[in-house]
Amino acid sequence: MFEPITIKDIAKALGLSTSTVSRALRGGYEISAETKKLVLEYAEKINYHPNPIALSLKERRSHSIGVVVCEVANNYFSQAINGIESIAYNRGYHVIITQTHESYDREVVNVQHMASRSVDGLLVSLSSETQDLSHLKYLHDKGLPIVFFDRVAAEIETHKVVANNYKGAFDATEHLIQSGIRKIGHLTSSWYLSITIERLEGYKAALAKHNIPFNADYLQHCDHGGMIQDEVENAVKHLINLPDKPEAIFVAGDRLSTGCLIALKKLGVKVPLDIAIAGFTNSDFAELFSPPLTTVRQPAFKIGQIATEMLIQLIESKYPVTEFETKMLDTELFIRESSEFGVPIVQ
Amino acid sequence: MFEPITIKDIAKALGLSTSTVSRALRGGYEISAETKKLVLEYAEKINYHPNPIALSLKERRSHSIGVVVCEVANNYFSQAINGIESIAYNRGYHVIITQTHESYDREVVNVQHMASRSVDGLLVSLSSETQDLSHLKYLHDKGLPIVFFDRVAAEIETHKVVANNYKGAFDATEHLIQSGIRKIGHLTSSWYLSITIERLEGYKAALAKHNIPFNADYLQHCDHGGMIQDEVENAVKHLINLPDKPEAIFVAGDRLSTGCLIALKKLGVKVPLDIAIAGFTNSDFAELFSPPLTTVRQPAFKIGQIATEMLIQLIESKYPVTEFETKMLDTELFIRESSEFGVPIVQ
DNA sequence: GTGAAAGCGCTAACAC
DNA sequence: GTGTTAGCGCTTTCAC
Repeated sequence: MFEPITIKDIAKALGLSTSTVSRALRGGYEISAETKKLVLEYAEKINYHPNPIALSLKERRSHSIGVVVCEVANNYFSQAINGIESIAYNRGYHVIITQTHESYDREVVNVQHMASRSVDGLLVSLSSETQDLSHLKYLHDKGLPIVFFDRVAAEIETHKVVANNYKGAFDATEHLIQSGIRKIGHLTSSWYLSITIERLEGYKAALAKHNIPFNADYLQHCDHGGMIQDEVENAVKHLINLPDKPEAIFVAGDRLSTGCLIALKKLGVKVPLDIAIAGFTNSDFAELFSPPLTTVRQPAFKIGQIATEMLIQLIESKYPVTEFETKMLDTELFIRESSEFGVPIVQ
Repeated sequence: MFEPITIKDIAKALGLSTSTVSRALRGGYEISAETKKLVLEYAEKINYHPNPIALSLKERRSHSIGVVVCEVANNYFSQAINGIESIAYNRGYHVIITQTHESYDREVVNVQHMASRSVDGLLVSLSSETQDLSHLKYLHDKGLPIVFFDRVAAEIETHKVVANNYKGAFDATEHLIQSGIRKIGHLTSSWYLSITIERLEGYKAALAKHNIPFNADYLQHCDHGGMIQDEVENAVKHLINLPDKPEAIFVAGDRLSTGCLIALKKLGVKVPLDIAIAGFTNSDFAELFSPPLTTVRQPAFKIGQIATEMLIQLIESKYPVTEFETKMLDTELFIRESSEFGVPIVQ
């Protein structure tokens, strides 16, 4: 279909060999200034661009980095992706985004496809289904640079970038407690995800600090991280139908928070009159909600940036890196009306 | 870094030539059933996967399709992308997503990069800055299959998939009129985008039908399609500060709609008490807003699916396609409280 | 039915 | 300073 210009065309036109042209183009010091100029000008004139596929085949690298997230239709991840691109773009890397839709199988396929396409490194946030890490471990052991962000893998030793989930959850829960609420439900994702564990601990710690016993009935897991609205709705129903029903729910995920509000609205439960809500979300619209939603917001853009910087550093390191680091960034608590239990909303 | 298994390894291990192995793997009919079985089983056993880069270099195609959108952090586009992936994945294509952030330069870079990476085709929604189409025209003339969706290019003849923007805008505007409002502002994107033009025409047609003269003061363009909140805020300010200020605003874009609500909230203007709002958006949260937002919703997922089917059909067509089609899908109007001018909101 | 060899676009070791 | 050649992994003539 295309007849792109190759180094051969230049060589032929200028009566040179392909290697001379190649060297001239990449500024090899052995080439005379004259020839160099000739080649460069001609290449410019006919708008020559090297074929990156040929380069990848030769160099076994592609100047691109692969990203694995569950969904781009998620405020946290779309913001993180923007952070990733802002760095990658300036450093000459292209970004390939793939979605797992919270499916382990999809994650494996995506990771393998990107590896076989010679991505230079991977930025990974695990799917909510992922427990077996061998697909990543294998590549990592072979030397493929991987940086985890958000949902990280404990058993793979590499750089990781996360929000301070423990503190974010602690702050939100304590805020609810300080508003006079003692019965606080917790709606969260699959039990084995790093973020789930950390946020649960923060929640428990806040309860403990204020001498509130942890009530296992108040803990609800949605294994699909809010992707399946029915799952969320059932979890919410369970909570509000408890004999000793909670006065607030602390929600531990972006999709879960919005899903929870939609479920409550559908069930006719008024927020925060009947139940108060505070949740993790990076939605820009939390303040537009009815009622405006109390949120824990993560520095998603920054997390994306830092993870990308770390990855590029790994990629470009001349020596195998053995010292790894886990960067933790603070979340921010935005207190809005949704957490004021018992108060009706009037605009 | 990697030492992936190649066809050579199999050949060596089995005492065959690489060409025999290659033929056996792709089921060449000249190969004896015996050899074929031998090769296939061994390949399976050592987990052989052909190197897609080598294939791309040879075949000049990559089994991947490139997507150009302004932003993934946009409900419409993230849903469209899910539609795209749902088809591409099943047909054996991988999807490469790029964002323009509404920048023409970024669009050119992204398109060229994907072309040089031998994407088999392109799914394009133009950036709000794009007026010059030569970067796409060039590739299209060379035979690269391109399908436009959402923001389409009039001057490039190919398949296109769009929502019925005219009717969507007409319906929303007429709904406002039928609610008793005659002074309706219109907040929209750059004047040259296809969606802007179509939605403006729908808006004007509804006014005309009800004998309301078009007032140029009521028309506000945000050239960055809602990406820059200040731009939105200024446009909103302009409208509410008019001596004969509108009683409603019909907003013609996803980011614009939410941006407009945020601006009004910041300016202390109550919706719909002081001003009614109806807008294009694919947000799943429109019903959670305060007040719940009257929206025109596009079948984004379906649009993504159809565009992808059309593109794959172009890619796989044996003969050059000369008959092109523009598919138009209906929007849906969701009437909620935000369009009830003069009514205060009580939850 | 199978193997040898060329070639996709490029780079680099090795001539001269 | 420049040309020749081999090779990245694969497919595909062309021989036999």
